[in-house]
Amino acid sequence: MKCEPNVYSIDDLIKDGVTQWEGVRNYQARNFMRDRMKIGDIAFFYHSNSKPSGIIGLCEVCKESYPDYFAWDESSKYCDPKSSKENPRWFMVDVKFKQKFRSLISLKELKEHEALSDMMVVQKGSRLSINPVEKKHVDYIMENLVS
DNA sequence: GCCAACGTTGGC
DNA sequence: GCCAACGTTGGC
Repeated sequence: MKCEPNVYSIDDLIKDGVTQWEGVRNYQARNFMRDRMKIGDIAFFYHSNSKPSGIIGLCEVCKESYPDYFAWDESSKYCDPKSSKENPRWFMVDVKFKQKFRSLISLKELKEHEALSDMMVVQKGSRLSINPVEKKHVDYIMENLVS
């Protein structure tokens, strides 16, 4: 799960304990959240558009998808008039803090490992803010890259 | 701040 | 349904 740390960082999540993952406005990312994220699932927390960008820790899904009501809020920057209460277009999950790594695993570092070369987030032009991670990649990262 | 790579919109 | 124009993301 990607987020710009100047918008919402892992330290904010530590402070809050639990947060709503609102504002995803991409259909593919929405589908991953809505259809595949289940309670108890662990996700990498990724700092994007950052110096450097990379995986900073872990969070856990604690509420499965429900309508992102910020889309109905005219005062929200995430407002989308095409989404309605009757027919919600956007969904979000809640996550809770799990772990912060002692040091960030940068995108550059992820790209240096052959074992991770087919991981979605290292692909050229990959912009999805929510994307699934294969078990083999999780295992490799947890075993070799987390300090 | 630049810009490549995407995604979306809307005219036709 | 095509595709040009535009908007956004996010690495660098």
